[in-house]
Amino acid sequence: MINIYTDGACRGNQNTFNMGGWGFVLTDKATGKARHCWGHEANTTNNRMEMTAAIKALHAIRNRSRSEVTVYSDSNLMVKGMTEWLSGWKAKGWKNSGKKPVENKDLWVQLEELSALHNVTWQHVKGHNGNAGNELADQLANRGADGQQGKQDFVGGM
Amino acid sequence: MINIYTDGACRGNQNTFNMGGWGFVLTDKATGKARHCWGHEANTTNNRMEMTAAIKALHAIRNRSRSEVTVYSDSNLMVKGMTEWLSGWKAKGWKNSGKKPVENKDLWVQLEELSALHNVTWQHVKGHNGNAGNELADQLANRGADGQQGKQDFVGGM
RNA sequence: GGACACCUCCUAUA
DNA sequence: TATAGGAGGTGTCC
Repeated sequence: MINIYTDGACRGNQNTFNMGGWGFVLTDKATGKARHCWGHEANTTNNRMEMTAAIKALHAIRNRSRSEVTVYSDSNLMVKGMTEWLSGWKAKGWKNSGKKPVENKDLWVQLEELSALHNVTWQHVKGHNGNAGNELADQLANRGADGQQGKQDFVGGM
Repeated sequence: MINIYTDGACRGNQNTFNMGGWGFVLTDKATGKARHCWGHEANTTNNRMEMTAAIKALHAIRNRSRSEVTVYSDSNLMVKGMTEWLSGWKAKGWKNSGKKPVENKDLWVQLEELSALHNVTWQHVKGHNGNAGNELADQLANRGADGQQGKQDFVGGM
């Protein structure tokens, strides 16, 4: 049983330079160990940061044997995307309900590939609801958005 | 040289009560003056409001001597209608390509009559693309749709 | 099938 | 207030 809390943040807006941050908290019930990572990226969007957080977390366990994984995120977009919309997008050539191209296809594809390696449950949580894991992931993401040097290049297994 | 930006809005849908708004911005290069007007109408459609916005604007200059006028709209329907389809509709007894009656004939007729008084150029602009004139017309139309009292009864020349 | 609009709703971010 | 993203839908034309 692996629990992952993810969060993304993004400072600034539109055409002006902005800075995004992502963070995740990963706890392994079996080993009792936890680890947290964060990073940042320039000129991005809040939604890309939310997705990137999950990609980084899943990437961290890509070499593990197939496990029960639960990803908690306050991004309704990501949770609904992975659980309800993804199959439809692929069937319709990555077009959304308005017949326009789905945004951030590159990240959706990565999420699908990485989540296929385990039995992943996607769970939506309300942001800032006192949930300890979500609060910590939020802090990590903001640490990234603030430009603090994180473990962006984290690639190892646990 | 008169430039006109128009936009329409319509809140709600189908069988329930809805409220539409129209707005235009009219700038006269010669005098350097600008004016903006808006209004609202109940139980209408988005397309009727787009057309109404242009009708109100052209009506405002109906008594002016023949002028060069450019109407900017994000309604592909109205721009194509006035520049490409109108002559065909009249030749075919106001039937569209599907042999069904053209909708909103009353407004198309008004647009044709009013635009015949000047040398009107119809120009399509993408909505919400940072175009200042279009943005302002959008705000005026929404002001109308929100039910704010506008200059619905505007009839005067400039 | 294509195009341009117009909404209703949901979540996050600043 | 605004942007970034998604689901539904209608209004209209070709």
